Amino acid sequence: MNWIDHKLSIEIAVPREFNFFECLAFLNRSDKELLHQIKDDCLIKMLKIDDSLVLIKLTATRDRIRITFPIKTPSLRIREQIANYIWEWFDLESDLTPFYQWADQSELYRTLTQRYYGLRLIGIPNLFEAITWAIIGQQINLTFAYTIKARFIKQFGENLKFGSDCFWLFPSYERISVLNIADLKQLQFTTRKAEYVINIARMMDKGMLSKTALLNMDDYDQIKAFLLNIKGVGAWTADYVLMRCFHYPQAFPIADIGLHHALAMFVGTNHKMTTEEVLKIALDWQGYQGYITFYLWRSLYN
DNA sequence: ATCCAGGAACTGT
DNA sequence: ACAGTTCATGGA
Repeated sequence: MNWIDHKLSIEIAVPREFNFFECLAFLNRSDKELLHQIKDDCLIKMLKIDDSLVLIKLTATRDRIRITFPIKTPSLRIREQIANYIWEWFDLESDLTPFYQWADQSELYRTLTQRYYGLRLIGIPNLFEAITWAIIGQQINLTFAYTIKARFIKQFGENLKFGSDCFWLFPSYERISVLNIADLKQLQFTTRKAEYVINIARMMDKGMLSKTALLNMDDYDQIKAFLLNIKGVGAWTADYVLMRCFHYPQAFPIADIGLHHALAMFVGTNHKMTTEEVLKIALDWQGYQGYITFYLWRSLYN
């Protein structure tokens, strides 16, 4: 991580293959999003670090991301954690050069990487948020998923009001672990999804599931096997989490219906894709599955 | 109205 | 292992 501390602000040096505004375009895909705010080419988000709430404001300079603090400048220790958070959130550790070189060999893939040049695989660093968001999104359309997510956050998340704006945190697993199924059903979770999410919150509360422990496994297949043992987590969800929370380049939610639609448009077929067809097309995506999936998702929001 | 949506568990074979 | 069924509800 390459960051510069200016005390009242911090800056992060970004790779050449980075475009802040492409990332903003993805983050701006739903107007129901409560976890960040975008206006005038800047991104505002609240974080909770070391038990304190911090509001951060991100803007782009020529080759850096500048982070300022609209409410209160945090300590150096927290500023460093914020820099780490941004580094992870925007997947700045990944080197996109080989991916782009690979794409350049094909006219088809080149159009995709040129159209969204500099888009990074935006992460969901919070493990509970990543799993819960995946479960909410199972088998319902994204618009409805965002509606449920917004209700969930407003009901159980912390907020901070600043001027006319209100900033929200995703609910903590501690808070969700003490809920009843009925508490989530009233937000229109299905009974099963309510069970899954509360169960996962309880697992995390008891220390049976943690990002740290999974990071220590340090292996895609091991983490996936562990996630698959959790009720409510199937192959799609496991790969979704491995992609958005753990940044494994080979993570590939193969059954994703959005991916199928995007891919059908991309290759120009007019029938619904089967998983077998997707697998066949994806044979030469080795190591870039996550990024190609993400870029194809991006192509759905225009 | 009807089909479908960023699936997963369960059941029967 | 694999295919078919059930869950469940808003969006378009």
